[in-house]
Amino acid sequence: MNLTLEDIGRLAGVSRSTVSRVINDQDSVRLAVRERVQEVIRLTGYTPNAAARSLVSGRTGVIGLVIPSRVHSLFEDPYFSRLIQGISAASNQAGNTLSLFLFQNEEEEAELYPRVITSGFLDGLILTATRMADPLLARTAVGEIPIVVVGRPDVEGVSYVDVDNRGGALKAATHLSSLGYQRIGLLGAPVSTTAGLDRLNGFVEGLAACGLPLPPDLRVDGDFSEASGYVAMRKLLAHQPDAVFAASDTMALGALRALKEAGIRVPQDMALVGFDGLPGSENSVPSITTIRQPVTETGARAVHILNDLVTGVATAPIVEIMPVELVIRESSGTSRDSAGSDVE
Amino acid sequence: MNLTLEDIGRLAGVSRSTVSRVINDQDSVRLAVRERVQEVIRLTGYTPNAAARSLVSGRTGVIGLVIPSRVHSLFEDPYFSRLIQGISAASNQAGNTLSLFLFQNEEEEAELYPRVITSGFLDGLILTATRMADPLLARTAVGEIPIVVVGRPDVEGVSYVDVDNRGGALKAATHLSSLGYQRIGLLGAPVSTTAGLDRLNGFVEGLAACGLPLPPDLRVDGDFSEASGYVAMRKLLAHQPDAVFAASDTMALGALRALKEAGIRVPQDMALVGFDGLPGSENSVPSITTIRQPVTETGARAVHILNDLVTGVATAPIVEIMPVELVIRESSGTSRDSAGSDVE
DNA sequence: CTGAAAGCGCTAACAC
DNA sequence: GTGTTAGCGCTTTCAG
Repeated sequence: MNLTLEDIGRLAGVSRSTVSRVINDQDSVRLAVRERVQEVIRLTGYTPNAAARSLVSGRTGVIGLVIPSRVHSLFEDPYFSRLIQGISAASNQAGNTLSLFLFQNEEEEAELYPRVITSGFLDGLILTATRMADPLLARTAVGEIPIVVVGRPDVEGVSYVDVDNRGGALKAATHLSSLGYQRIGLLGAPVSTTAGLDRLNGFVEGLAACGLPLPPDLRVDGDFSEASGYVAMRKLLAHQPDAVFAASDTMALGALRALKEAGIRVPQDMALVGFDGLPGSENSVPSITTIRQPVTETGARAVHILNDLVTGVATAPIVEIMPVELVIRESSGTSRDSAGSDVE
Repeated sequence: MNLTLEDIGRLAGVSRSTVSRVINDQDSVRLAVRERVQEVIRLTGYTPNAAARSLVSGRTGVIGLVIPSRVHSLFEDPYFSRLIQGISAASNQAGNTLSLFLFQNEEEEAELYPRVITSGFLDGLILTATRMADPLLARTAVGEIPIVVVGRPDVEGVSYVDVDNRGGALKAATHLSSLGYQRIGLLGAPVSTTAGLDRLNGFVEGLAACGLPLPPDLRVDGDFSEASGYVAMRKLLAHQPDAVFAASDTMALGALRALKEAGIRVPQDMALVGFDGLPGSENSVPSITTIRQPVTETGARAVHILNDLVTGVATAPIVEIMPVELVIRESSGTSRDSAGSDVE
């Protein structure tokens, strides 16, 4: 339709201002007039021109979702999949349009990012999977448009939403300790990520609170992948832990595979706790105890915070830590003392 | 930056028209002037305002990617993951911005879609995973903006890019037949999808060309999922096929699991061919022979066709069928005659 | 080759 | 309550 406000106004016998008022839900329009205008709009299928609208309002209703180059392999990761869905759903509901920026490589990142951030095309930006010393975050300091990071960034003064990685890992440690396990190992996530770092620290803290150490040989780090969990678990086995906390469910799945191969029964011979609570961890045999994080809600919070920033309701930086939850399943379903007997 | 063309012009000592010409790469600007302007633009970091630009040009450079509600579970499907990456990469390269429309449910679809299509915010639309009698496609008939469908739609007059499902399934059939197999079963995809239908028809056609039938009891349909492949394979086993073509690699993986459980060796006791060629099929044990489809390229073609439609270079409907390729791996790595001996 | 001027469709004072 | 008017920042004739 190439209809304009003027056209609708003519059809309804009013001026374009009145039509504009009706469209923007302003109260100062007589009911009869309002209804007449709405009827014309309905009949014609008129939709306001987005460009003209944002030219004058300075807002587009579009928010950008940036996924940096290095995460492409992670794109089919259920975590990202759900995060994107959460962001998309919240964005739809808030009346925003979502633009996706999947940078293929650093050059593309460097070339596109500045334009994206200054063209006025976006009201704000959600940044995911930032790394330590992320160049995107650095460039952002210029402060063009509001930005919300998902996950804790390693710089100050940035709004972000994160899950309680520290608290979750702490829960995992005390849970295993409370079951009577003594040699509790860690299958860590990369400490080059803040999530990995926070989970490590929380875990150590939790152990310490129970009077337990984390000997260096009881910690092997992976990279979130199933394969890395498998490899790390095999290394860990040499040092005979009686329980293991894997910093992601995917790694826990890899660990489980290694344990099966080694003929070690879970949970009878070794307890296992993962992190994330994504689908998959509950369907394994045995099902895996995990720290469930609210991925979809995290995405939604990011959208809402961003909108608050955009509308000026809030002023940066805003930080929100989403709670996590210990979900006890078969892989730690029994206390150390009763280990050896089957789980019902 | 709140700089405008006027500002840049003043700084460079020219009018805003000249600056506009420089930005839009029009030749009619003296070299010296052009360079002076470019220098100012570089120094100030000026970026043209997208809204103003598209208000006058009628174009936004934004293309939409629509993924209907029912596919959410499929979002972490490697197929979609790669398709989106292909579309995103091509879109970045073509200077487009990609907007993602993930509809959560039919209502959202019905509410948002008309607005999306008429707000002038999008230059064009790529539609994925359309179903038979898709309401989106129906609404599209109004013909607001150019649309390209990925996958064969079930209506006429729509531009689309598809892979050669028919030809691929045909190759699978003749491949298995050439190896000497006689009772070749089908683990089909839903015939409520054009891909499932085309793969079925191609397969039957291929068998027929080799003088083989497809008895009804040698065909069980799944829904693309691993679990459905597992279930369907178990049903199929009762009728003792000596080879099976699964209409997707994921289903082939499920079938493989069922075969392992049943103690049936692949390829010694039964040959298996999948479809898609996505990562995962090559890492299974045994690795699975498959029909590889060029997912990334398919996405890229969709973007290019859409841009041709948008710029008027082409006029709808444009149809393009991407070639597929038989990739022979372990699961069919031997001829029927030598079956029973190990594959080297 | 370059500048002046006229809008693109909309919102938001400002009148009436 | 409603209409009039003046731009938002840009592209594009049209002059010169």
